[in-house]
Amino acid sequence: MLKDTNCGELRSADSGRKVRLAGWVHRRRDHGGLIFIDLRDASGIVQLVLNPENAAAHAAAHRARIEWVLQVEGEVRNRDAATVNPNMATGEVEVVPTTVSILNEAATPPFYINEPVDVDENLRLKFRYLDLRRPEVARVIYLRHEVVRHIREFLYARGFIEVETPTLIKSTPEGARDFLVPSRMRPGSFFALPQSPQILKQLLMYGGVEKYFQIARCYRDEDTRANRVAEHTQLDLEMAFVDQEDVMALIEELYTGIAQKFGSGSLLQAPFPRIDYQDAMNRYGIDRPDLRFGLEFVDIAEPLRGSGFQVFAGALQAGGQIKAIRVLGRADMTRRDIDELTEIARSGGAKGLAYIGFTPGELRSPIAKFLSETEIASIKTLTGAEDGDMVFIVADQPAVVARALHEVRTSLGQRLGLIPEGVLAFAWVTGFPLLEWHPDEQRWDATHNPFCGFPESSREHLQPGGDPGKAASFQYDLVCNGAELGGGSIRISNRADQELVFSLMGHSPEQQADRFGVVLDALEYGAPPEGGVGAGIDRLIMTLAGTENIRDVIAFPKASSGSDPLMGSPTPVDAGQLEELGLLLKPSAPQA
RNA sequence: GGCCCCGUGGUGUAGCGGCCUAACAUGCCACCCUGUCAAGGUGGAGAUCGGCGGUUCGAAUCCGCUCGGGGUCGCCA
Repeated sequence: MLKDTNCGELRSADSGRKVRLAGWVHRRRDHGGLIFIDLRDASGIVQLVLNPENAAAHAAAHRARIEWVLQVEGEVRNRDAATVNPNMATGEVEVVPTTVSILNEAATPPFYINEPVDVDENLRLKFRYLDLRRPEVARVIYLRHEVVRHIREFLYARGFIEVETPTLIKSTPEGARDFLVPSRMRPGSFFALPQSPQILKQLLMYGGVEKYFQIARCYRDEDTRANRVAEHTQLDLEMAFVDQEDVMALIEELYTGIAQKFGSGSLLQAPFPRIDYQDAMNRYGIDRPDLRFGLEFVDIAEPLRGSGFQVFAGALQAGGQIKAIRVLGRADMTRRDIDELTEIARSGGAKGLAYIGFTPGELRSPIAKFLSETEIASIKTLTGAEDGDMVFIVADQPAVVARALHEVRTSLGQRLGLIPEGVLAFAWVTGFPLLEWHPDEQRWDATHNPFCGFPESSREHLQPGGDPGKAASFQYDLVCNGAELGGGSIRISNRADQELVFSLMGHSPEQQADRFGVVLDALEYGAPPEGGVGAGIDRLIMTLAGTENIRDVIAFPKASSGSDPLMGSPTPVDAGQLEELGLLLKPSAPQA
């Protein structure tokens, strides 16, 4: 090895040790006589001190520039009390080199490596190998490694085996758009990259593997978002002979351990609270509520049923709802805040955002004049508002109220500073309906995935004449701080039930055989009761690292535009490759 | 596909019709400097303002198109 010691690990106790270090020049302070070099390697940074008395080493240090690669042999010594740097992990010591070898010179980097300045992201991605040298970037990549390692060790210890599944699989038109890979052996046919190993892991269960997991790459050819990229990684896990509680208990133990070991803050609640889906929708308007703050919805429809205020009465007559959020002590909120919140409510689909500020004396509310004193008093009582509080109200169809008021709640949480730093608010959401009606396509669709099981008590709803929307499911979602971190279910384990669900979803027997024939056939040969989860690794790391951008937790991410500034992909390919694949490009497509 | 925002020396920003033959910080280069840790000091090099076209006596600054990037809705679990 060119080094026998890591820079970042040197401490006072190492004083007197002869060490060999190698790393990059993080910073250089050349006093002409004395030269200080901060030498950085993967472990951290340590200060070198070069004295003119050692002419060769001093000359090399004088010549060295930022990001040059050095090898140093020297002695560790304690710094004088006056020169100790308490801001550095290695600040009590420094290394006095006897030799300094320049292993490589370096061009001036296109952006700062030694300062956490916001640099144009495209430039960072283009020079990702330099970006990764930045300690704050590297930190997250190391965190990710440690978390995945923890997951593996946790599951190995509980008898899980890690099985790889193919990344060239069969395309199905369900769900997200597939990435396609043309087949050379069978021109005109395509593989798809998996959106998840769902079917394969079920087949593993049918194959007698009782405890499987995989850190699996998943692909979806859809537009990106801050927390969504074309390829992401999930902890894919499946177990045989379990019920819902078994899977949830296992995952909860795993995530509790991760939060305690790697979370920068505290777990809000453990064991994780459980929220019924309908309850979550009622109280937060979303199935992945952020439980770090309150501002729950209150249903205030009842006393307004016969109201003279048409906006309220009309909404109720049309089968809608009226819900409110009470904001403690903010009746004096600025006009600007209110306007912005109104705009947010509108973007969520609401026609407007009503409010009543319970200011002492006269109410602060453009709608108060349309409401009776009794109605206002009822709103006050139901919301628990007191003088000085503000109440926001949305009246509309349930889906609109949920969405608009959720956006308002989230914005209020942010703008009022109600979201505590470093808190991890995990929760389970259960009790999802099995199916939901898709008006556009005029058919039922699975809320989670079509293999999700259902309790016997729901069977009647799935029979002819029943209301499939009432069927319960064995689905569970893990949420944290308003993000869905994972979800899973106990699967259907017999052919008849699976066919029943597919049929309700509008798949003909032919379509079922074509798309899911393997699963249906396999279910006939003694499938065990089984279930599992798919849990997003990227989002988990985002939550732990406290970053808003999924690219921060991926070593070599694609840009938001879906391209890769580092490698320059995607690119056209040459005519010979296309020929082999039996592909012909449309004239409008750029040619290689 | 729609909407919003951004694009000025290596980097981050300022300038938003003539005072800009473009400013500031930092980085870079040279010299001085033995205790700094965002070292300090002196001097120097470095951008025609993403691209194209237009308006104007005059454009980094206004308009149109276009390219690149970011966010968001649609889409997506």
